[in-house]
Amino acid sequence: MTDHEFKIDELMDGEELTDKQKKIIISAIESFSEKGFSATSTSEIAKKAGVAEGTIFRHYKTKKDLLLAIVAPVMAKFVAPFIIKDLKKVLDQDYEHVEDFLKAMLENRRDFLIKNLPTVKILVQEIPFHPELKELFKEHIGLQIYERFIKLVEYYQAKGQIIEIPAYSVFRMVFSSIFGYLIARYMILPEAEWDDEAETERTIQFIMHGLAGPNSGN
Amino acid sequence: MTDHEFKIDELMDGEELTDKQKKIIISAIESFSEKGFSATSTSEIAKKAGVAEGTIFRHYKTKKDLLLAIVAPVMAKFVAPFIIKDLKKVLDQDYEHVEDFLKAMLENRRDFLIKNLPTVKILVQEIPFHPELKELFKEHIGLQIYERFIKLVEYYQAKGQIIEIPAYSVFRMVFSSIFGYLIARYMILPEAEWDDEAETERTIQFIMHGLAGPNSGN
Amino acid sequence: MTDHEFKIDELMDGEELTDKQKKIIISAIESFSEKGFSATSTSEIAKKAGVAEGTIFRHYKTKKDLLLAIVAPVMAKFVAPFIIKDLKKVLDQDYEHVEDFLKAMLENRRDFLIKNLPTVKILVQEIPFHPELKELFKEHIGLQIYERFIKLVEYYQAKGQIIEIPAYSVFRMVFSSIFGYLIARYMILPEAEWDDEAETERTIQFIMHGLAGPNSGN
Amino acid sequence: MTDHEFKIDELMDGEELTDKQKKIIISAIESFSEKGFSATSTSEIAKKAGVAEGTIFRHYKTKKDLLLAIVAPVMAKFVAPFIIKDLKKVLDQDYEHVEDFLKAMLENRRDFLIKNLPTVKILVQEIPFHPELKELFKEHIGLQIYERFIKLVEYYQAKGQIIEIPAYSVFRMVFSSIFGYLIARYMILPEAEWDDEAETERTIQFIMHGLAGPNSGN
DNA sequence: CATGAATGAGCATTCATTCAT
DNA sequence: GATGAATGAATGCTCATTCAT
Repeated sequence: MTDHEFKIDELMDGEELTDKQKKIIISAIESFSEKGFSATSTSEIAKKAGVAEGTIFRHYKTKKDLLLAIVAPVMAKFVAPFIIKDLKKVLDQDYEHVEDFLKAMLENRRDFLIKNLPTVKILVQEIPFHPELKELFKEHIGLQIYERFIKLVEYYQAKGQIIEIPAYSVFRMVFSSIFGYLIARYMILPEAEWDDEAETERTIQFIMHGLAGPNSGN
Repeated sequence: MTDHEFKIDELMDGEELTDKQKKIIISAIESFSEKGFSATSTSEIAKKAGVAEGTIFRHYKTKKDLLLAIVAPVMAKFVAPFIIKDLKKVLDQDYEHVEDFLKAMLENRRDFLIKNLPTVKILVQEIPFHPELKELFKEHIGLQIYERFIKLVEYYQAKGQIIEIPAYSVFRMVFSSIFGYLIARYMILPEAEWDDEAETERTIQFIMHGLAGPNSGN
Repeated sequence: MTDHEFKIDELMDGEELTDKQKKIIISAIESFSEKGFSATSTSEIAKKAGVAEGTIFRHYKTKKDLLLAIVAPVMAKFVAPFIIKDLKKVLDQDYEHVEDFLKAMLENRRDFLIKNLPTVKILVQEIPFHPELKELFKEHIGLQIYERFIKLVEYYQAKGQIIEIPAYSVFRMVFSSIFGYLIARYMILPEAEWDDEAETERTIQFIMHGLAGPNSGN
Repeated sequence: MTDHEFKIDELMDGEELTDKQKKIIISAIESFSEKGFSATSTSEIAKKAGVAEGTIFRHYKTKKDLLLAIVAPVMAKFVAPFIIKDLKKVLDQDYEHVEDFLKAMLENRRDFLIKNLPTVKILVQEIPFHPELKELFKEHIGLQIYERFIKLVEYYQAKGQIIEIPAYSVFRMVFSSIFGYLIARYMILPEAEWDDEAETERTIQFIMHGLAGPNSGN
């Protein structure tokens, strides 16, 4: 529990959260990710959080507001580093090879995902059913990340490191591979034994060769 | 609506379905895939299907039974071709190169997915919340497909067409790429303009080079 | 089951019962007596009887009709012997002492009760909730038995064997004692060990002395 | 209605009952005793009580819980006086003759029964169908009363006031007679004219002579 | 800020009954 | 005579939300 709390504060850095509010968020995350948003009742959350039912609605006007309060900051935090640090680093030649960039990105975002696994699970699950979420997602990932990523791809294509195919295809393939790994690793078979270092390396290599095209041997 | 009916019969070939039963299934698929299983009420399904609410429960003891009745056959049908046709073809040298096999697989299953998109969407959405579904999935995909696929990978590895990494990594990468494509294409951005032929080709090439390793140029 | 059937025929001697009808009656008696009339569903009876739900309603227009069809004949049969045989015997001096009459009555009706225990249980349970049943009961027991019994009491009072108190008080006491015994014996503690002969004798003696009044020692 | 409320508080002295809760209990008692537990719907109770249906379930998790909340305290209250007062009085020679004890007991408990008639009716009706009720009954009546009563019987047998038959037979006969009277008086024919004093006296005399045996004349 | 009683609409499910076959 | 699919009202119960305290 104490383990969670710091994450909460870290994530919701804007507002001041009362003790009860934190407990509500933690309980909601747990229940939403285990049973899904609409299969979770507010009374269940209240019970788990040890607060009265009314308390939830004092802080979040509706159940959906609670969902958004949980899921929105995770999106913001997820994209933040892309915007600020990484892109700059690439353009500053910090990552001469795609490979270095990919490795950095994968490792960086993996830590974030692991820390916020249940919340991300909720996000992924609920996006299809809530237009507001879709909108938020498009804003954050769609624009912030996609546009920047496209530029990077073109940058590396110019350097001859990436095959000449549409940048959006590259985007899709890279994300499929990375998220395919992370989903398999942390959502589908989290209980299996994984050699994370080797798998990460293989995934990067797969993407690298896949993107290098026929002349990847050189 | 008539458009749907043939699919229903095709999918549930075992049982005899009454007219009302078919309508129930069609309505349930529509609602489940649009709003999610637990956000869909049986009364809503009944209304959409034009039947009395009691009629649903005459045929499906519980709402969950209805879900299973929809989702189970789709899994069975999905794996069927892998088991019978494709594997045989490969071993009979019908597909000399991995590429041919991949292309065949992707095209073959894509048709199925397109036809059963809403049902597959339901399956994907609900699997995390229903142990019975997880079990079914493991049985069908986990065993039927995984085991066969692993053999194929080893076969092509022996022929030197695939890099020497664990077969399960290959499995993961191939499926990530393929499903990443299909999900992006049909679930995330179905309304965008897609050059399917080109995208398919690129995806295959991406996988091919990714798996061929550094010597893919030869 | 064959064990039941003869009882059924015996009880419903008026009508011809089809095979299915018998099964319905047997199943209904079982369920009604175990769970009560309104806690028993017609579908449950149908399932237990191995017939279709509709079949019940072909023979009995409503669920209540089924109840009456079960319970009415048991009342008729219960009072029958009083009317015909016993009263005559008493008046013909077959039972010189109240004691003999009581013993005969208790034994005679006990056999009937044991045979029809579940049905009697249903009757006792449901009487308070169904005016029709109350009416039937008044007709049969209230008139047929009560009136005859009163005459007997007066007869024995004239002979000095019974204390001079209102005959209806005698009626109540005798029936309380007898049914108190039968209810304790067969409904409240059927699984206890009972020395039936001794208990019957004690009950009779209790009634005898109770009714004889202070001069019972003579 | 105000007439009821004091009884409610008196009966459920343990808990604090909200106003609505009292109304629910009162309505439930009325309906349960009139139509039986399973023929009474919660919506009916709610309507009669003038509360929302949900309110019932806030206070009583299930309909059965409501039944138990009504019926359990009546059992506890019913046996209480036996345990504390009467037994002590008898052993303290307050009742030198069985007759005095019987009279005291009958009068004392009759008042209670009259006050709680509908609740007792519910108890009697529902006991056969609810194992939990049976258990409660055994605990309270079976142990608390039976054991104490047996001791009293043996005490009076030693004094020669009661015939030498098994104490449990005495128990059964006494209770049959008393409850036979009360049931006839208040449940079967409540609308008839009763000379309560005379009937009570006759019943006591009946029991007295019945238990005194052949030498009751002395 | 927090409570928890109260709500009434809505839920999945069951019900007795009907009727075409 | 028997079936069982179909019904729609009713059931016990849960829901998100409100509000007086």
